[in-house]
Amino acid sequence: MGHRRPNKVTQLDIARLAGVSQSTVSRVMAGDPKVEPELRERVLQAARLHSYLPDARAQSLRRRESGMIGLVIKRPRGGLAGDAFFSNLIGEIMDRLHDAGSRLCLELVHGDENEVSVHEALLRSKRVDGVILVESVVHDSRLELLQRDRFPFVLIGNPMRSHVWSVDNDNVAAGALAAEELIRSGYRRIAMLAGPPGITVSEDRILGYSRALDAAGMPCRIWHSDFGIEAARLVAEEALAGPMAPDALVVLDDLMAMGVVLTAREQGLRIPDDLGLVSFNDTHLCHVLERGLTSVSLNIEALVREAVDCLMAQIRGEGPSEPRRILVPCQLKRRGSSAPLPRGEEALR
Amino acid sequence: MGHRRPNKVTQLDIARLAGVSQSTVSRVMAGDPKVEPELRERVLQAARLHSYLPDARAQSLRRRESGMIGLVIKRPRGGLAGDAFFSNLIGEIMDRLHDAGSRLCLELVHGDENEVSVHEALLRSKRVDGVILVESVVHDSRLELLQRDRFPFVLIGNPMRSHVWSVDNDNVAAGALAAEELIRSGYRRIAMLAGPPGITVSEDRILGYSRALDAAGMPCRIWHSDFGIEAARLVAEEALAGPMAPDALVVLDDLMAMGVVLTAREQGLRIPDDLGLVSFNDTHLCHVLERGLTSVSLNIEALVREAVDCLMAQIRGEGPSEPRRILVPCQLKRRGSSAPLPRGEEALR
DNA sequence: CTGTTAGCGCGTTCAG
DNA sequence: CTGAACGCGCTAACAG
Repeated sequence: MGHRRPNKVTQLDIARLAGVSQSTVSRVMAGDPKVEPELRERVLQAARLHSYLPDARAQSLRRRESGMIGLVIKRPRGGLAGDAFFSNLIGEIMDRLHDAGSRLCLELVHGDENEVSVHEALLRSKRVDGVILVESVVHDSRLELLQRDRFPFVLIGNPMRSHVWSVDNDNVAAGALAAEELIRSGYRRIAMLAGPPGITVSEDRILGYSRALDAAGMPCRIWHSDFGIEAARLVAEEALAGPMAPDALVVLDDLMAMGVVLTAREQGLRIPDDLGLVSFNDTHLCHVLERGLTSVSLNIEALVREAVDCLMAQIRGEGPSEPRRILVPCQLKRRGSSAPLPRGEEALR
Repeated sequence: MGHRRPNKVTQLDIARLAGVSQSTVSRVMAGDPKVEPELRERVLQAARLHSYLPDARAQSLRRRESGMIGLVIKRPRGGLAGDAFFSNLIGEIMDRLHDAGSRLCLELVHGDENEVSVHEALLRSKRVDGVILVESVVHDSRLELLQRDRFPFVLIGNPMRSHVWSVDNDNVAAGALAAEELIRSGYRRIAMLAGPPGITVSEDRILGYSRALDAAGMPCRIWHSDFGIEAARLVAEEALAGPMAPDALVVLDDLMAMGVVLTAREQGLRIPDDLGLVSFNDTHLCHVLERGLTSVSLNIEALVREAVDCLMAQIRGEGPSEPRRILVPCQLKRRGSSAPLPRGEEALR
């Protein structure tokens, strides 16, 4: 046993074996209808016999498209870890892409360090035909680069001032939805546990939260935390201490909400009686809490469907040429963590 | 508006602009040290000016390696959804691969339907240099194909009778570890909630569980369930009904354990008093249960490190030529769900 | 040390 | 309808 590379069989080999020219093989493989049926059969048989398969690299070099699309997820190192939201997203994208006949090249970006180099490695080097970007900071330098180079891409997230194709939840509405649920349930000191400053999802939900509280004549109180269960737990420790601590929290995602749950437990706070909770993403985590965690469902399937369709249209050069921002509606899943308070004073309502 | 494809600038253009030959540009881009510094500078400048970047497809066609490795995950449709284990795995692989200078092509396989076609699309078409396979059924036809074609690959999972490179936890030991924890805690009717029949992780852990129970002179009882929280919940409903229901359960993974927790709640069973619980993967879910969920940690980082190193060695043609099975040790994370029973009879111990 | 030449495997004219 | 010839963009072998 020796040879490193297997199957060095090429189109030319098949051609010889079938007694035709290489271009005929090419035509047969491409399904060209104007090939004599007899020749076609000879070729197909030879191809099958030697289990020939076209070289994807040569193909994409020639026909100038790789049949791959890139997925770039921006998260701090280890930030993907354990977040079911991304499993969902990736799974959904894969299924959708499979139907479109493309494969996926996954890329993780941690900080600002390599965001540009990723853009280069993936796009300018023509490794992929287009890119889906997930999440963004408020001012994302990649967008300008991609735009300048006229590269097919779609952002899953809020493009802010950039005029690009994007698909997003209406996170302002979502933030308001979450806050209103708590207001309606009778909580009085409703704070928000947000993500790191500058993350658009976070900022948008903060905005929605703020508007809802303003409208109800209640004061806003906002804490920022890094992603992840542990970071949130620590910030919650601070937030939930003291006599003026909030009696309800809008939390940026389910994972962080679990951090809050841990702290609440430590401090002997019962949910929802001592602390109301609403979060986002509606992952499996929501079912795990004793009486369930109220969460805003993002409708990932629709999000992905829109994003992939939009990207594919760009790649094919179809569709309206003007970038558009597509909004996918959210939906509140009401569960026990935001149930109406059984306090005496609530009887007045 | 106008041109579809951006940046049609090639090595030849740069060569002309710098007044050198194309191969010199190639050398400079490759970092060849024996190029006159002055020329190098001219080339680099021209390249920067026109933001030139080598075409990855042409490169890999010529130097017969794509710089990409494939990750093929076999799970039923939607089975990736919400499983934090895979987020972890993927994240870890990406980081590791990044260090090795490769990118990742992700592929999901649902049933037997397309497992062969994936093999073709990825490997035979030379889209990737090698493949990491995750999970396998007891007799996996892909392994033979890959082996026959001498394709660089490593299996994360148990290869059973196949003689291939693989990295795996010692799931037999892990299963025993879990069962022994429950035995030690004083439970008497310890059953196992396993995955679908034929999945090697599941079978191995069943084996370990059985051995541990045999050794303790206790009878085995095994239920099979599909993956996911909901499927497990349903099976648990059946398993936990009746007077002879188990008082402790070894569950195949954290997500399924959560299904069990839901059922336990419905039926008014308290954990760990009425029902002991040990599962696998040690994801964030374990911290969410009131007193914590005891779980066997798989040491994903080590798993991935071994797998990637092994694959890279194969691709480079290095390393021992004989396939080896690498085992990564597991570790029990003891938490509240398997805490010793506070029953009267337990005082005897 | 540099330029010239020859392919990598395939798609696509362009004659016949 | 088919085959011969060319080139995608790049690397590698060989001269000079």
